[in-house]
Amino acid sequence: MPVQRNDCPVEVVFSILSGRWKIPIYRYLYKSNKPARYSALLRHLPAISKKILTEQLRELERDGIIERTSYPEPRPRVEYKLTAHGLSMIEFLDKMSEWGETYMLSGGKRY
Amino acid sequence: MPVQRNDCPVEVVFSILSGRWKIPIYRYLYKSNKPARYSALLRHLPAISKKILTEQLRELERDGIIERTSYPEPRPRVEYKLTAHGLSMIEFLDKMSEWGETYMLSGGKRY
DNA sequence: CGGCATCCAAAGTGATACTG
DNA sequence: CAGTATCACTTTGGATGCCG
Repeated sequence: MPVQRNDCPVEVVFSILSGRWKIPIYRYLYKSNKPARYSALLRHLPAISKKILTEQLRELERDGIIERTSYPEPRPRVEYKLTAHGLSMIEFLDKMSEWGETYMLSGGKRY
Repeated sequence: MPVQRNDCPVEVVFSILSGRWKIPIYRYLYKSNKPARYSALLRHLPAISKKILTEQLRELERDGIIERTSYPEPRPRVEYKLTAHGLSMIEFLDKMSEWGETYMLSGGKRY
């Protein structure tokens, strides 16, 4: 039983970001620094399928990390962007990134 | 194909800590602040099986987060503790924890 | 005590094709 | 364009039992 798996804030964060493409999606939205279209994400993440992209976007949206806006124009268009909440994750993500770089440089883990 | 999944330091960190019991194990070792026996971990994580505990410990060991010491005494004994490297993760884990708490308080995610 | 071997269930990911 | 639907595959986690 999961018991109180979600009493731990760290595990909650992990559960929000766990998913093969969550970090790549976050990175893209963060770095482009403006709303990105579904098709742009699809193009930017060459190995992802539409099904998975949609799934991961839906989850990030459900968890309040990104926001989805649909423009039902002649040419349908949907844009995604980080919410303020999502943006605020950058604080610990930066720390993680630093640690990860050091780890990798120090010969941390080889694949 | 994972392509360059591990070019991203953040993803490397996630891969190190992903696993149902990695965080609980880390927490226990961190808070007890001294080597912990296999049986103590088993007792402290009621829902884990021995197979899984061993697996996750082996992975954390392989990734340099914990250290395993075996005392082949009359009564066999094995102890695990965080390495300096493992301990240094606390920096970003603390940040994550803060973020997670705020997230939960603000009604973040309900299960 | 501290495991490992088997076997199995569930979750996650993906390829492909179809749709409003 | 931005999705769904289906089916298949891979990875992960777990139950149980045996062993030095």
